[in-house]
Amino acid sequence: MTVPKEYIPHEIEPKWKKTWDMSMYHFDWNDSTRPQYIIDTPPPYPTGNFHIGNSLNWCYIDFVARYKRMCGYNVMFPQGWDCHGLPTEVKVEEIHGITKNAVPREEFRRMCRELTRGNIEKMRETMLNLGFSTDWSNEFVTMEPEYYSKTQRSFRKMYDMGRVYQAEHPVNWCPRCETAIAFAEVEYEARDTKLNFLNFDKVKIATTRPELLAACVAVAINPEDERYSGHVGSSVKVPIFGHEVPVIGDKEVDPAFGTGVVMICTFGDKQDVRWWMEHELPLRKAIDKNGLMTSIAGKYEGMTIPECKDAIIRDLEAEGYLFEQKTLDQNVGMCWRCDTPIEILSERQWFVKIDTDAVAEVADEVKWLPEYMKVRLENWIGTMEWDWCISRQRLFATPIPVWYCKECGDTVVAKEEWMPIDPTQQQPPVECSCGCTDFEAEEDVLDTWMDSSITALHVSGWLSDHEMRLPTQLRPQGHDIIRTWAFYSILRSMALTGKRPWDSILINGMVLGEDGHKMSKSLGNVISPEEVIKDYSADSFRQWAAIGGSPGSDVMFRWKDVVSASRYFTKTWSIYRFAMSHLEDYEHSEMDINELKVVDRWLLSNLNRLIRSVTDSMDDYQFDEAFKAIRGFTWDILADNYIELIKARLYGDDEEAKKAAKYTLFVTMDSLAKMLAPFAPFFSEEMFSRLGEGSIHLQSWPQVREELIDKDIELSGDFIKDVASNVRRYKSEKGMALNTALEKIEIYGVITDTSDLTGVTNSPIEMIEGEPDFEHVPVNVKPNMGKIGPLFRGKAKAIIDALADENPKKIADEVAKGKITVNVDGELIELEPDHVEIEKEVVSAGRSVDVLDVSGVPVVIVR
RNA sequence: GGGCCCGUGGUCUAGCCGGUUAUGACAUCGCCUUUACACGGCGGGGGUCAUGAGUUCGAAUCUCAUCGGGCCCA
Repeated sequence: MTVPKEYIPHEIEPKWKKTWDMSMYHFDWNDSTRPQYIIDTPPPYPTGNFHIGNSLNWCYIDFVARYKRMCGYNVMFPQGWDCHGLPTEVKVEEIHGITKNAVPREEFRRMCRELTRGNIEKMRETMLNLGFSTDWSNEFVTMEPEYYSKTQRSFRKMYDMGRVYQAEHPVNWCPRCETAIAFAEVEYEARDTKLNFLNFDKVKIATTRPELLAACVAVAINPEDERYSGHVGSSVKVPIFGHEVPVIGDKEVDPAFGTGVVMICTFGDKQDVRWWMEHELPLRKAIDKNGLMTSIAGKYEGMTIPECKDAIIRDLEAEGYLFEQKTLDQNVGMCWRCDTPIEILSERQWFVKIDTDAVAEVADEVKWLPEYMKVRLENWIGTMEWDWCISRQRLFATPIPVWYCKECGDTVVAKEEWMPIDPTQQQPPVECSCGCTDFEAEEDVLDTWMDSSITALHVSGWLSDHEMRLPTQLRPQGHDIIRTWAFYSILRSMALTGKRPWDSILINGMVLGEDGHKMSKSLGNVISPEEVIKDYSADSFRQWAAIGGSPGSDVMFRWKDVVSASRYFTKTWSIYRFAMSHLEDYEHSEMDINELKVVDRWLLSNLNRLIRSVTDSMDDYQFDEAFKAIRGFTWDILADNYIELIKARLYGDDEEAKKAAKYTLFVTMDSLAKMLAPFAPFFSEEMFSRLGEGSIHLQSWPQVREELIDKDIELSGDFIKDVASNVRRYKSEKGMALNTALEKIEIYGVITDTSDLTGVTNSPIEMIEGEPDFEHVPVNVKPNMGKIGPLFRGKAKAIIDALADENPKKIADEVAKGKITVNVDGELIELEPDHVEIEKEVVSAGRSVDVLDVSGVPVVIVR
């Protein structure tokens, strides 16, 4: 049971990682006695690199999972992988030096799966190194048939409800990725652009998109704009292309912008779409799926958008149509993956119907942490205009289980029992209603959010042999994906099960680099969790995650936080080593409170107060508060005071007194280890290995023993501690060694147990009743504003001033008599004794002693 | 242009349903090998709580405005 002098995390952490039986973290599907606590863990994208942002989020989840387990919950902390997506396709092309169309579709998808499996393996390793209590028996991988068949079944179910449909509709289109994307995938960036002023025979218009002239279908003015009264209903000729378009009136047109006349194209922006639908305008497609100009663009056909823009501007200028250009700040919508400006194209796509009211209602039922994050979802809901476009023109994703009859054109949606299915690889097992058996497969695939928006359903047993456990208890996620993952999850859970996906949603912030900016490769401020583990330890990293900030706020990564975390473990290890050296032959059994010394009861009172506050903080997910409280207790109360106070007892001969200290030390170490367990799984396990049986991670969370929380004991203990530290400071100031024996220490007016004080000061202590025979001078009168303020209101200030002018001695005498009278501008005002606090100073009247003031009590030091 | 969050010693931060001396960490300066720990102990310096106005006896705390930063969106 010898405890090594040093705590070496690089030996201890791998040791426990290897020893632990991870099945202790498994959720028990058959247990209905314990309350369930299912976590809807975010499935990370398998890039192969489990980064610091993931790690922060996972630390929060692990703190909760471990804490809830210790509190008796049947916890599921599953791990998923959100595999589908463009980055993997791009990476595969890069690795194999191919383009996705160079190999058969299935072959390409196989390469993607292979790369993803390897990446998942790497990320699992980091997660194990960080000590997460993941339930690997409930792992899910969205690209595997077991999972994506559920995605496909959800598609079918929602199709049957009429909530999934196919239609031609304007969609956001990324010309580079050659795919439709949802609004949630559009990011906006401020850019400078030119506002071009053009002559449109009768009117002058201003546009930022001259390349869309060919797609111009109308010109709009504000009907109240007097400059153009009479124009509505007429038509104008589009420059260069020469087609006639109507002039329409719409109050949405801002007369102050440009010339007050705008051209409506199909489609320049979202507003064009609104006008197009409202005024039932025709459709002119000038841009194709590849971002090239179509045949209606005439001589510009085949040009890219920027090429066409340049060419048209040159031509407009040459022909005298362009008469002015102005620089304009504009926010351009861009593809969040590749930063290419998006276009709005009208395409036949699959959509999910959005029911914003239902989502808003459920968002209200869910507990948001922090609360204000809900507003972000509400704001997003308020701006939804189009349904969710779920088809994507990619390869590595869940196939849309649909065929089209080559004969009659009918759409055949796969039945649930056929799934999983890839329509490009298999034909439907039935013939079309027209009798034809020749089908064309839908080649589009599903938006990845269609996979990940059913994680809550998946982990709670939906479409499995297990009992359905929805709602889950917690969704932890970043605030960057509230509009996507949170929104879609609620939408889908309600549509598919009628139940909310989770009881609570815990939002974590982003991790900022040491320069205060969001960590990104381009800024070069990226730190990997593996680096931190290598240089310090997983537990230190986890401690940074706990105290770096409160959930919801962005957290800066700072090495010095990790350093101070590792110092905390060194310090705690040293305390532990000291404690264990005195507990070698200790057999734990409960002790009667009355057998304990004041100092022991003082520590236990503080310990139980700590347990209470840490428990409250954990229940509120305030990990920073929880850990700071533990840290403060360990360092200030336990190490700097309690241990110093009991040393003499531990090294002395009084066996009863020694036993009380050992009992207290044991209980404290045991509780401390358990409270550290959610945060520092390795360190706490090492501590517990010499304190109890089995893994600490199977122990119960410490219970508050209310009967041990005692205000009076705390005051007595604080006093003893204060005397000790005052004497320590006194010796330090006098240049004495700390173990110098003083002739005597006299304490006046307080009766307490002084045995530990004698030990810690190495001096005899004498308790003397009553006042010392020194001058005990009131030096200051401190008004109690909490009482005086509300009572005297407007006069309060004058009273304070009057008190300050009075002789403190006079006020003190009056306090002793029970009534204070002050003269405030000629008016005599009476105050109660509790309206003031008298600060006294003890002066050693001629005796060759020093007098310390310990919270009002005179302590006399005789050298 | 709208919404949300935030400006507290050099740095990061607690306090923020009002009460007079503003918390802690890191950094900094001075002292100290005392049988757990020098990755330690003891002590010190350093803040007009972004700015301005208001409410109040009293504002870091409440209200409004301004400036600055971040995020989400149009």
